Amino acid sequence: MAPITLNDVAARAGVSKKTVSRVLNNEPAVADDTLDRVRQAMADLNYVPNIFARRLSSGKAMTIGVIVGWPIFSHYISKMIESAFKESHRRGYSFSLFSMDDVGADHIVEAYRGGQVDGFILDTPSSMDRNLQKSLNTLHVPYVVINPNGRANHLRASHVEIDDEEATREITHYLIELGHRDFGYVSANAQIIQQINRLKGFRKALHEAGIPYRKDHIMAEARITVPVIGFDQGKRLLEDCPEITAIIGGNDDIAMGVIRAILQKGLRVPDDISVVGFDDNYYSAMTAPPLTTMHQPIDEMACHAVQLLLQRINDPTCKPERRLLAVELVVRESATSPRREKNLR
Amino acid sequence: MAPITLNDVAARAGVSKKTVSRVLNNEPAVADDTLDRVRQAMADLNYVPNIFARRLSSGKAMTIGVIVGWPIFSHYISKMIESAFKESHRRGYSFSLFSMDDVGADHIVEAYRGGQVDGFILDTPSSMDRNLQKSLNTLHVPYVVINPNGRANHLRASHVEIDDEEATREITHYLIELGHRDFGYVSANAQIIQQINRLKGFRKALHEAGIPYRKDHIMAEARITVPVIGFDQGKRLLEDCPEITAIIGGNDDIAMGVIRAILQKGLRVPDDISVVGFDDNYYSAMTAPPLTTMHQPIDEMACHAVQLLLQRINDPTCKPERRLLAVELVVRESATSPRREKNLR
DNA sequence: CTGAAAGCGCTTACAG
DNA sequence: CTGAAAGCGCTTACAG
Repeated sequence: MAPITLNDVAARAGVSKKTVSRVLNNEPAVADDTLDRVRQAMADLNYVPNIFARRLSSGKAMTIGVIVGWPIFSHYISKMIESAFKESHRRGYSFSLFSMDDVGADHIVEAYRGGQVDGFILDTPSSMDRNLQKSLNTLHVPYVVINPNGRANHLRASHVEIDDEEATREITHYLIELGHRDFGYVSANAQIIQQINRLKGFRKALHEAGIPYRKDHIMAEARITVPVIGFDQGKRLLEDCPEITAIIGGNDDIAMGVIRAILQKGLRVPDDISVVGFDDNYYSAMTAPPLTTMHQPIDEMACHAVQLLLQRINDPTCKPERRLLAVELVVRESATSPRREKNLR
Repeated sequence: MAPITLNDVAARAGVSKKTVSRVLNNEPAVADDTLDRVRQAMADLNYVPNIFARRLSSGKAMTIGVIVGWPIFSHYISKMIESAFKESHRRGYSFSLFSMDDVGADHIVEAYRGGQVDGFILDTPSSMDRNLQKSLNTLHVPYVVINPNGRANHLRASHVEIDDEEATREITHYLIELGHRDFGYVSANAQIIQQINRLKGFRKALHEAGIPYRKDHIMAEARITVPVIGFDQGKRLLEDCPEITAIIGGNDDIAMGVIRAILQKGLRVPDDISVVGFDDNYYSAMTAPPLTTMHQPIDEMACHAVQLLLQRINDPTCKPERRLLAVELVVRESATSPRREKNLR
């Protein structure tokens, strides 16, 4: 069954290929009755244009690449994917996934040079890759960065971000207001820029309140983020630092593991120890107890990223833009005031 | 900067286009020194083949389509995506995501007819769509089904599945052995075939143990699955049926919500009420308490699906195959024996 | 408002 | 082992 081509449509409608192409692309200069005839022919023949032919001849991939870290099934990443996927489709673009764990900077740049994609959206950790950064800039590849690691590295790119430092300063401040003075902190992957900035915000809040920063209360390793890291590090914190009344997790997954560690030790959350997270993910309202956390609008961020990228693809001269989105403290049940008699436990 | 083409490589290596094409495609009949020269020329020029040109001229999309339900950030789906993504790349294929919520059966069939994909992997709910099913079969589109809703609907397709009914029979049996007699059941989306089969397995186990099936203890609505459904339905169950000592969730997300409902009512898990889930997801070891559940190997299932699909794409005459994968009961801490004095609570 | 020609960068089918 | 020709199904650039 040979596929129906634009030629077949042209023949049936009694017009040239170019005219069919015009109606396909919604170009204005077509007479109404011609338009009708072509549309009728398309419908009769059940015509579907060949996407590869279009892309080859037009030189446009009509595809954006999204470079993600693993595991994609972490809530943060899969939510970003969903949002970017939907937004790009809404705007007539396809969507292609890349993982630097799988393929490396070279392969990604090749995807662009081979015409597979028109541009990229980077998030950490890909935005931190020096090689990728360099190649992208050298080749003038359009791209936008979500949560950039230092604007200087991505001068030509647009940015979408939240203020991680300020956000964590705020949630720490919230705990301080509640009366906490002895904090533990469990970072997610400590190489990631967001995590570094969040830790900074924590220190800042401490500093502002005149509370000494204790390095031995900070757990910050460079490991892939999964809830069990929060569990392991939380356990260590509880053993090493019994005076702690509140623990801040670098994200919700970590916080969930920390809660597990506390509960397993026979202590209660928040009665004995308060815990807060960051992100406000799919499960955060359903943890036991429900998590007090900082909402990061990752879905909106991905939407903005797609829009900014398309802007740059369609007008390479347009100026890079920076969009800073607001976060929001979501108070649930995992944090409360510390008990008076700390040492009861 | 015009892209380097196969023509440029041929010119520099002093051979014909066809020969360059041969080395590109690893065809055997090339002399060693020719091979070297061509490779050298490719390297010198930093040549990247144009993927659309290849696909247009070869007539192969080298792409598989994966049709998923929303939300993709549910653990089950995002894990399937990750696994299918990796496996298809490993085999030299691209990977394209489709969502029937977004686009409908027509669009999906068009993607095939337009040459964008060589075949599809369906999971529920897409495998339940009659229109899609019919079109796929009429056009002889290669596809494979994960967890099919009745084999008869997909006679030409290969299948990858687990035995949901038997698995839930087993986990119910486990609870019965523990001493439970009064069960509650909260289904996830009750239209999904897996959920229907799980409920069947539950009834079967009850029947085998001579325990009456009580319809009023079953919560099974047709709604999208999110943890908060488990919470809402769990609450109703607790109010309406105080004699219940164990609740089975249609999946882990639901179970998580059920636990939340129990805890919020001031009861304990598992001391007052046992809860079990299904899937064994990313967070199940970190819930409070950690969830006893049935492990579904969705990552392996996706791998098998890719393999079976590629088999069919490359040899349309090959027979449909059925692969049944094993599940495994994962005993953690959310289920235990019921207390003697039920009404103490 | 419409069309004829050339071309996008590859592969196919055939020949030698 | 290698190549010349034709073609995949569109769009571009130009002309009228």
